[in-house]
Amino acid sequence: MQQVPKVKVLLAEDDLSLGYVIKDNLIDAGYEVILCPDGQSAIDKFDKNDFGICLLDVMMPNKDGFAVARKIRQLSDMVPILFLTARSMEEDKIKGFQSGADDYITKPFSIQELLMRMEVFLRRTRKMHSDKSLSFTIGKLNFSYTDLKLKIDKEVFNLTQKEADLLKFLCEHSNRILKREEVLLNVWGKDDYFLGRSMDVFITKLRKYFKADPEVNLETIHGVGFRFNTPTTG
Amino acid sequence: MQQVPKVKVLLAEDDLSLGYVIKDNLIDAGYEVILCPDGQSAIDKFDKNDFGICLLDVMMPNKDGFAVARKIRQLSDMVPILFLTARSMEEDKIKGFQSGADDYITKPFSIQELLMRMEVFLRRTRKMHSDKSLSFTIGKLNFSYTDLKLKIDKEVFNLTQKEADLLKFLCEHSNRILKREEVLLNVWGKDDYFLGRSMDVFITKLRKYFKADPEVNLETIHGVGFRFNTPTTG
DNA sequence: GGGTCCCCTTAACTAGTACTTAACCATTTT
DNA sequence: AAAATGGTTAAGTACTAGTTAAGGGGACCC
Repeated sequence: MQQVPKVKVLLAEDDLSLGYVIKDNLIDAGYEVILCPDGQSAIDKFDKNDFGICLLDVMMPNKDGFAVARKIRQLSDMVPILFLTARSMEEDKIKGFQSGADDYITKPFSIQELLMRMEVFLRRTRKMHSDKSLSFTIGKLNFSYTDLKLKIDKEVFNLTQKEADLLKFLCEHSNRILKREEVLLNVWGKDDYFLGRSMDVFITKLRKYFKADPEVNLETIHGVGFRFNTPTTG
Repeated sequence: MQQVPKVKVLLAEDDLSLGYVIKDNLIDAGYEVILCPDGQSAIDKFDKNDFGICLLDVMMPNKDGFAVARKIRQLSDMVPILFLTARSMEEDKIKGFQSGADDYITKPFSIQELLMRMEVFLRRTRKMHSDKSLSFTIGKLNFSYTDLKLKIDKEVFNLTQKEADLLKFLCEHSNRILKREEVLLNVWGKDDYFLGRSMDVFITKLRKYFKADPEVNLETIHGVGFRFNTPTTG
């Protein structure tokens, strides 16, 4: 149906009968939906590398929609947030809470209208999302290119830009043989003897990080290049 | 819909497919856009309306961007003018045409970049889009952008406008890596070596304020930029 | 009109970092 | 065994950023 992975929607709505209606309709429309019955649980579920859009009811027990939005904004300023508000709410109050790309939709709304609003947001952020918040899961390791962080079991390595560039390239081409020349041209932009030796130094550094997960290893193909072996399940 | 009147943009661009793309994106971003396919019609449209900003393609049939700019300058010396130029153009030639608040942006540019540049300009002339009273809580610190005040435990620092602009930007994008270039484009409007050093001076100043709260810190990501680390719990 | 103040930019010096180069050793290939 | 390739560590170097102070332009005031 969709070659692209489904967009994940964080839906926070305390009226569960309404929540399920929205959820089912969004699933029908090809989204993946996580429904939370209150504000706090929405915050707990949130993960910036995971969700494409957040739909937050404004009036909820245990942290209202605005509080949740502020929290989410601290964690990601990219993800679009759409408020679901009751008609009774004054516009000023809502406006005041808007920041950046946020919008709101007044209950009762049609699913069509909701889907349209969501599309507008997603169209706007899809490009950025696809190249701005890159993260990879490599075995037990989690690598966020945008944060320059490589995590394993709570241990965090702060990478330099070059290390991250190299690792990103390896991740994007894992489990196949990469010629030295290929890596150099793509990551350094040119290929000469000294940069080749420089690359070897970086390879050593990356291997130190990978020690933590024996399933992940950077194999040398003598005279040719490397192969970044990673578990392929999942 | 919006209580604040929308900012009107005069967009002169002879490549209509590009013109429509820009127009649609600007409308999405909340602007009102008048698109003109050549220089003369841009001049005709100009005096009839009160525009907040002009975006002029340099190379156009029937009066080029510079000619249009001269004409507009006769009618108003306040309105910001932003040129859209082809990469091939020599910088000197463009610089020569700059006057006062004018700037230029080189094609191809991202809509993000265009919006950022426009924002910087508009902020300079009119007092912000609609932030009546922007304030942030950062750990133990309390920052009121509108009052230019940073408070901690009864101690108050009076910030300058630039300090506040920078801090506001950092607050709005905390806990993620911000490239130097990104900060410069957003806060200063352009990115060159000296402004970069100027930014470093401001960074030093802000860090002095943050000394009061160890939970808040402005981390350097060497060779990349900064990350404004603020507590996210609570 | 000149002086003063304020704030931003530029300069200058210092400190620190990341990448390259070198050196030496290990492994593989011929 | 000799030669080539790659692993590893350390030294070297260019660059980046921190910091403080000196310039310099604009606003305000007398």
